[in-house]
Amino acid sequence: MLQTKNIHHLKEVTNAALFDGEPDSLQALFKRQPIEHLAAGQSLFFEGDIAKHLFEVVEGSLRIFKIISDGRRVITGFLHAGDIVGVSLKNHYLYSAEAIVDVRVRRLVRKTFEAEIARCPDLRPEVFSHLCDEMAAAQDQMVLLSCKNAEERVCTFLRKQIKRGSGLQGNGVLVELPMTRLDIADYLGLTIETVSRTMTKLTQRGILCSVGRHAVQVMKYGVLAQLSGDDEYYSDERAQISYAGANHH
Amino acid sequence: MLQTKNIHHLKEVTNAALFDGEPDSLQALFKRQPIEHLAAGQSLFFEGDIAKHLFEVVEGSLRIFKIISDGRRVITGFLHAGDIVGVSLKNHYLYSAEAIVDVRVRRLVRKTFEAEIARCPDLRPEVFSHLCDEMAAAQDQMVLLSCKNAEERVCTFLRKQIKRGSGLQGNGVLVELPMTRLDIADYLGLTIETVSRTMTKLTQRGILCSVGRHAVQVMKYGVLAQLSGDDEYYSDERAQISYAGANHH
DNA sequence: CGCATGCTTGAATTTAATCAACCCTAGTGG
DNA sequence: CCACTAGGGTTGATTAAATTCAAGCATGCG
Repeated sequence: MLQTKNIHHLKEVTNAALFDGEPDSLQALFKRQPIEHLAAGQSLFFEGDIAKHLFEVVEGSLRIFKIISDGRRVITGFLHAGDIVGVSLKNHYLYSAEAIVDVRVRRLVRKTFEAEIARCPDLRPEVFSHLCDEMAAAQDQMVLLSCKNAEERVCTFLRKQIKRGSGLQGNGVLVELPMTRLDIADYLGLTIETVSRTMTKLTQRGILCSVGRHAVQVMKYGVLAQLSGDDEYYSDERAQISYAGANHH
Repeated sequence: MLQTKNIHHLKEVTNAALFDGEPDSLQALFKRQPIEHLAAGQSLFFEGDIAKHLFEVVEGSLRIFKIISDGRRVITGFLHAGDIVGVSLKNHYLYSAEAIVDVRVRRLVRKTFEAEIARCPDLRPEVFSHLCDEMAAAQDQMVLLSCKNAEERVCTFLRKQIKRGSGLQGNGVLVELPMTRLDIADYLGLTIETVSRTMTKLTQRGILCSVGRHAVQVMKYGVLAQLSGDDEYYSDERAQISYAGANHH
C-alpha cells in the first residue's frame, strides 16, 4: 500500500448488546458508537483489506477510489455527512477511503451490523434501498464516463454537489467543493487541466462565479442543468430557487 | 419509448403457492415458471417502467442499456444463461433489456420473489452476494471507462467474455461474441470503428484470430491479459489453458 | 441473384491529454 | 506582521487518440 498515514492504531471496539429498543434507521445503529477523528489526507481503509467495519460519516468528506496497475487513481465517489460506507461489501473493501478534510466517523463491526439487520426486519428495506441507490449512482456514473464530454461532466458534477448540498437548486446557490481539482478530475475521468479550463469557460459565460478554491456560486442554474446533458424537461419552473425534495424516481 | 417490439401481450402469470420445499438457490425460485420466448431484437422491459417482474435468463443473451437525451445508447451490461435480472431495483427498471439473439426466460413477480426471500432466510446471503457482485462489476466498468484506452478496453472485454464462456482461459480458446460491434462499442464507450480497428490490430499481431462475425479465437492469452491493463501478477502459471474456478475474493 | 445490414478501412477533424510555464494563496517561519 | 515558499490551480502550445465522415467490402437473407 502506498499511503503511510492510517488509523489502524485506534483500538478495536467491540459492539456487544447495544440496543434496548428497535433502531429506526441505519444511522441509528451507529448512534452509540464513539466518534473517531481523521485528519485531512488520512485513510479510513484500503482497497483489498478485510472489511471488518462499516462507517457512518458524521462530519466532513471522504473520497473513495481505486488505484490501477500503472498508478493512476479512479475516484468512484465521495462521502459526506450522513453517508454510510461498507454496506455493499462481502469480505474485502473494493476501494480505499481517504479523508478530504478533517472527518468524524462512527465505526460498527460488520458482524454486529449484520446481526442487527437479522434481528430487525424493519431495517432490511433500508439496506436494500441503500444498495439500489448505490447501484443507480454507479449506473449514472457509467453514463457520464461513456458518453459525456468535459463540459457535460463538469456540469453534471456541479449539479450533483448542489443536490447534496443545501438542497436548494436555482440561481445564486453556493456550491461547496471540499475536494481538490485533481479529485474532481479523477472522479470525472478528465485531467486537472481540462477541469480547470472547463470551469473557467463556465465562469466566462456567466454561468458560474468562483468563490475561492473550494466553492462556486451558480449564477445560471437553468443553463447548467441544460449543459449537464441529463434530459429533464421541467426546466422553467425549477429555474428559480426551489427546494429539492426526496429524489424522484 | 422508442422501441415498438415488446412482449407485453404475454399473459400475466401469478405466482401463488409455488414451493413445497425450500428453494436452495435464487435460480430455484424460477424453476416452476413457464418458459417465455423472445426473438432477437425484442424488448424484455423498458427503462422507467414499473419493475413488476424479475427474470432468469434460461438461454441466449440480452443487452441492458440506457438511452440518453441526445439519443445515444449506453450499454451497461450483458446478460447470459443463468443470469438473473431485476434484483437491484426498487420500483422502476433503471435500464431497458433487449434480446440480442433468440432468448428464453422465466419470469417471477417481484412480490413473490420478495415473499420467498422473506420466507427463506437462507436465500438472503445469496441476494446480498448478487448485489455485491453487481456493484463490483459496475466499479470495474467505471475503471475501464475512466482510465483505459481503446486497446485495454477491448482486451478487458474479451477476457470477460472468456471467463463467462467456457471457463477455460488460455491459448486457442474460442470466444463467442453474440452481440454486434455496435453493442460492444456502446458497452466500451467507443465507436464501432475504433472497436473494429482495435480488433484488426490484435489480429494482425497474432493475438486473435477471427472466426466469423460472432467469435474470435484467442491465440496469445497471456498478451491479451497484459494488454487488458488489469494487474494480475500470476501471469505465467495461467498462461496455458486452465480452468477458472469461482471468482476469487 | 441482389439487396440490406453489419463490418472494415482510410482520411480529415476534433477533443482532451500532455508538456510547460506561470500565478495565486494559504500556511510557515523568521 | 510580513515575506517566503510549496502546493494547488490556471493558462497556453503542442500532440495524440479517438471520433467523424466517407467509401468500400462481406455476409446473410429474401
